[in-house]
Amino acid sequence: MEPAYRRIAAAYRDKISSGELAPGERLPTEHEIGEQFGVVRQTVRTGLGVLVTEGLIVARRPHGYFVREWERLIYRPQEKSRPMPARATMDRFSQQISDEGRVPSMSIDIALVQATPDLAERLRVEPGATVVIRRRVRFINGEPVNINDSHFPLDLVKDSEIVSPSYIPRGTDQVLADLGHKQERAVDEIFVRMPTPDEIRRLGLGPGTPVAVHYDTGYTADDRPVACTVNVLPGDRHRIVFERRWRENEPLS
Amino acid sequence: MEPAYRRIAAAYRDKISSGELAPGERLPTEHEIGEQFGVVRQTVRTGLGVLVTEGLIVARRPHGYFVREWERLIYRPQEKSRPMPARATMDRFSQQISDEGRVPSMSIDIALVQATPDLAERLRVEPGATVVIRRRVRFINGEPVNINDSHFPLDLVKDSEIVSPSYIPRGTDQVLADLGHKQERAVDEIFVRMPTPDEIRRLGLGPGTPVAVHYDTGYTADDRPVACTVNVLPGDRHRIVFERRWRENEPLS
DNA sequence: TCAAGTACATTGTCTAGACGATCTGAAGGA
DNA sequence: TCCTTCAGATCGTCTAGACAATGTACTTGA
Repeated sequence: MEPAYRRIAAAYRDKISSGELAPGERLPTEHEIGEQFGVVRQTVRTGLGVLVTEGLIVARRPHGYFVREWERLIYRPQEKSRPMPARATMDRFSQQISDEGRVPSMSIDIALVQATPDLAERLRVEPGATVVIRRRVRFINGEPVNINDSHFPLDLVKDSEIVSPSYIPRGTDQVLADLGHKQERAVDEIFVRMPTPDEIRRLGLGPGTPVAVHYDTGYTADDRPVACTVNVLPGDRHRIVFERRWRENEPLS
Repeated sequence: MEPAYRRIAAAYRDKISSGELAPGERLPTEHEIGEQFGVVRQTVRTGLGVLVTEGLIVARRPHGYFVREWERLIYRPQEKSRPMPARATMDRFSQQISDEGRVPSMSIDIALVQATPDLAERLRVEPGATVVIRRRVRFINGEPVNINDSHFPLDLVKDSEIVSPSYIPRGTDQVLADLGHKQERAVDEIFVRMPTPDEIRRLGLGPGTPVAVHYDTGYTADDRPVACTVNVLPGDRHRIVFERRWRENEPLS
């Protein structure tokens, strides 16, 4: 026989997936569920805890448990490799959001840090070498939606406006291009994992919310990596989209 | 003061991220940790439970808790839009795996199902319309690594080999092309979420493992969707990679 | 020697109950 | 009327202990 806590989890998972419990709707209290299934409160908690870590429900003390709602922003990595409009006053993300009638905002801070192994490999610097990190958190209507940490080798950007913690309307790619490091090619890598406590704090994530981590490494024409941006996208707030066309004539690698 | 269970979680999270506890290494028993922190076993369990749902450790009864190891396969959606080699005897995935000296295998089953709303929208059929689903689970060395469920509108493929539950070396894209539905363009969408119990079962997932869900919708030259493949990629086993080049002359949409 | 059985360590499930933390809404007072 | 206070509901944390389930390793018997 299946353990009681799993029967409870399965029962409410079904109610949610069948639509009997709609997003935003409230579940019975732990006490009530306990009576119904004939178990003590702790067992109910274990069962509902499963659904919390699955991201299906959230607990709001002292109101109860509620079915979670997911609203996703479209995220297009390919947009990054289009030229910016000449007279842009904000970046693509902010433009899109304000076109939708919502209020974009951003926090920026700059630091010099030692490259972690994953960054050192992508930027082709020594592990522990100093890199400039430009940390941004994007908000919509005051709610954090994603993290964008751009990393640059220190010697490339040390005298440019990239190291000043202010907004750069034309974008850091353009600044790099003006410095003679025009990007021609980029490699995108996407990892899926659970967030770190730091990411949970910065993004205000609830339990059961995985993240996609998008590494965007930009290369110049002579194949030198000049920037690596780490985007942390909460799973409940994003949908990553890109397009492909068939390439008939290309040789197989 | 922070609750005891979170102090325990933080302590072992630090030991793992600092490398003091290496992947595969064993943690002390619940009993030992309880003595060290001066709490009962249940509290230790709550703390270690946090790390389990974060995907950092796994419990193996009756051996104890172990630091989890992540080994990721490279997944390239863009490879899908390259022509297959003429004399291919296996698909791209199997070829790659066997080139690496590992043993690929696959289970296939075919069914007629009613389109769920998300599929109906992508294939532009009525919700509830019948579609052919070609369900595959891929294995490496006998371990499941991902799910690929390809969906086709029934009237397009009803007399073809797509509805037979056998291996098609040239690939279903080629079968569709031979039927006069050659794909020219595809839209990729990636979602991140926790797996369903069904996915956990089919993929043998441990707790704390999120999945990336990759929808690959293929369109013909006259912009009709003819296939939608849903790939479920466990986060601990994949790394999604694609490449971009800058497009100078394209108009902004 | 080899197979079957058994003791043991460890995690898994569950009970019963206590007190804390947080928000709502009602009662009471200015 | 409006603000303050406070009781109550609900989830959060923790204790103490019981028995089950599951591999491992040792013991026992043929």
